[in-house]
Amino acid sequence: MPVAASARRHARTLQAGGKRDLILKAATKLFARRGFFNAQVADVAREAGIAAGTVYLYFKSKDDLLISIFERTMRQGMEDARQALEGVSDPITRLRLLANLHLDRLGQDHDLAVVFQVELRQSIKFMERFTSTLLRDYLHAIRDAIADAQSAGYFRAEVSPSFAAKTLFGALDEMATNWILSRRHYALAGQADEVVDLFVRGMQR
Amino acid sequence: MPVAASARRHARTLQAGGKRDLILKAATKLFARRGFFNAQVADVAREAGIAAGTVYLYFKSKDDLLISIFERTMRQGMEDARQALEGVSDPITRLRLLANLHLDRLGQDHDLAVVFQVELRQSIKFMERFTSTLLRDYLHAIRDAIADAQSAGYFRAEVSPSFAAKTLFGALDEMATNWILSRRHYALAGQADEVVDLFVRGMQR
Amino acid sequence: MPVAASARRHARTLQAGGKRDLILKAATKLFARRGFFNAQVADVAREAGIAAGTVYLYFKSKDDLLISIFERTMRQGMEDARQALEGVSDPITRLRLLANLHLDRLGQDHDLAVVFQVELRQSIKFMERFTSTLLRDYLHAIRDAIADAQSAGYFRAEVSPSFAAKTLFGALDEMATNWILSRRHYALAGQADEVVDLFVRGMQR
Amino acid sequence: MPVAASARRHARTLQAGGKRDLILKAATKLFARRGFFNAQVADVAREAGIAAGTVYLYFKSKDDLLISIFERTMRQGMEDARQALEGVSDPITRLRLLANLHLDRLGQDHDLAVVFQVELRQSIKFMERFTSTLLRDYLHAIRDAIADAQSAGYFRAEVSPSFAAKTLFGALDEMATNWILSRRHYALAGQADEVVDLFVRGMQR
DNA sequence: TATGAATGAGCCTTCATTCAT
DNA sequence: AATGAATGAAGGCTCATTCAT
Repeated sequence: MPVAASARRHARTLQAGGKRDLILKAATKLFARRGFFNAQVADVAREAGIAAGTVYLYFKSKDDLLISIFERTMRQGMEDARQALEGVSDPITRLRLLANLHLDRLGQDHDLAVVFQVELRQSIKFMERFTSTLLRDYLHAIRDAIADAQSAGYFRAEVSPSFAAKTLFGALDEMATNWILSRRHYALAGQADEVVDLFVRGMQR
Repeated sequence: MPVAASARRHARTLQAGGKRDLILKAATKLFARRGFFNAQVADVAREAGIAAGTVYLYFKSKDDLLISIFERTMRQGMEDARQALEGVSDPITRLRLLANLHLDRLGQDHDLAVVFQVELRQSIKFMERFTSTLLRDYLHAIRDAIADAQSAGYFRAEVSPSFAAKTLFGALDEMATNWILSRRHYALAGQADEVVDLFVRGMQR
Repeated sequence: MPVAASARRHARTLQAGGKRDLILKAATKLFARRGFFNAQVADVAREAGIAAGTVYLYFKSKDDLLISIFERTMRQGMEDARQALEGVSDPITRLRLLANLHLDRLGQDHDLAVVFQVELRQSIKFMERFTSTLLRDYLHAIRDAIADAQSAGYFRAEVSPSFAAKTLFGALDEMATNWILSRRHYALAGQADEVVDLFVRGMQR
Repeated sequence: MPVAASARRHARTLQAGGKRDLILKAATKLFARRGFFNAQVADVAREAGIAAGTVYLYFKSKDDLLISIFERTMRQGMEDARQALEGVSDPITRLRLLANLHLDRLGQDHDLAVVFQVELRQSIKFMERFTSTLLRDYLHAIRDAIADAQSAGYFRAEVSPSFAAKTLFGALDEMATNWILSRRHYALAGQADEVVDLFVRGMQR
């Protein structure tokens, strides 16, 4: 019954999109605070104020919850990025924007940050999914900006743009991980420019 | 089962008191290939050629296996680093050595690298342990070299050494993670110098 | 497995919310016949016609099963006693009623008797729970009747009522234990009056 | 090799009887304090100051430890009783002596009392062994004294001696159980006469 | 859609016992 | 006789998922 199923899913998306989000928010909170393996589906349901079985009306499995958190955030993040970058042609400004958006998003939701920096890296299985999507879209955006900066003569051309992109991403990622593990309270987003500055200097001719 | 028995005796004879190491090696392999949660203690025992219960003569729990892999590697790594850095006074050379040792160690044992880059980051619980030791010792070594380079006038003084250290570590860490997730075969250690080069350029006056 | 399914539904329909009781009955049977330590939770579940996990929806642990058998029986026994004694003022008649109810209850359910006379006395832990409830309520009832009989001049006053109560309880308890260990078939309750007779004679002035 | 085995056992009994007792004493202590099922053979060995495997040179199994505690105590108890009763012809004095010896023995060794009153009653299996020996020898001694008292015209003849014996034993047994569960410190043996007094009064013509 | 009681496979850990030394 | 490291069977409990209502 693909037709019925598709119709159902459509209706669900429209009408009950709110409940899907509700569950995802609850899952984010619990995965962050207890860890993916220790958080039980029943807990997520309770946190969302629904019955355990209801989770399975919206998600295929517990894994699907984690994947959905990731995908929703990524989709939204890429959308934001596309908008923010629209009309910005200077490659270094683009890098700066990307870095700021990245840390800003995580810095605004601690639970989400924990899920991204810790829980999603549970297993090679998730890691690979994580990597093949995050890096394919987000890293490509960074890489392209770097390549542009090289073409424009701002950056040294002898460094591989893809290698450089990983370097930048790694530094930003480390900032995020440090932030969630730190007991001090500071704005994560504030470090985006610092990291980019250091990176740009390293890349300049 | 004379074969198993003979194998067992052989292992025993060779490894002497090294049954702990034998188990740890088996655990590293299985945790890397199946994931910590999916690898069963019984599998680890089988891989090590011993009975399941024997694991518990050497380790308190399954968690303890993971923690022990981490601690043994860290202890050894720090020792190696101390030796390698002995008598090396140039701070940039020190950075280069640290980065090379780091990627070299992981690049030589794929299973170990997977455990370090993926499995150990399962949960905040392990992450914190990981961080409070790895970063306290290893990052401090990086930070000190950076501070020395600043004092010596090689590096700009306005960048916080601790921030810069995180940047460098993040970039190296990302290289390691990319390496284990990559299907291509290349020498991880080969990237250490590239990363350091980029970093040094970024830090120079 | 339509048969199992149908049986399950049947049990459910009949017992209504009485699944707890169903499990308790199964546990009583198995604990009695195999002993608490040798009876497995899975066996209890199978006997009750439910899945192993279901037991844990109703009871915290295997220990909790044993404790619950005890508590349910005690609660019911005390209730029965209260009703039976209502309006009975003669202290010796009260003693006779208590003794008869005690042995009658056990004599009617061999499995329950085994659990009470044998399995519940497994360990100091259970014994203390057993004692602090059984003796505090049941023994007190006996003691009070004895004290009344002393006040009324039926019984010698120089014997401590609490000591006398233990004596009587001990004799009844021994009858119960002998009964469950005996291979002969006889009515346990029939010994209540004999024991009380002997006791009353011993206490009379 | 029954001959060799027998020779070995003989030597063992003579020379190493001390070690057997040592183990039995350790077992009594641990069974009493932790319960038979929670006490581990390794603990018993440690308490006795020997290696775990050594226990099995003296006892067939863990069960055998418990049974041996029982049998050693019973054998000794019956021997003591035989000596004490030698030349005592008055049946009521005999009862008094038996009761005193019984409570005295338990009252002198709290751990032993716990094993007898609690641990030995773990399961029907032990209970039956317990009963078929303790009751066959000890209860018979009581029963015979009672029958003598009846023949001599001290006791009413219409009460079955065997029933009466159980009554007396039950009362004494309850005193012992109460004593081990009590937090107060009092001499258990002191209650023997009180119990016998009450019993004798109940039996008198 | 929603419920939540029920399922049952799965796994860590314990510990009595053995046996090479 | 003694050791104690090794064994491996066994079982309590959890929890993702299903399904009758």
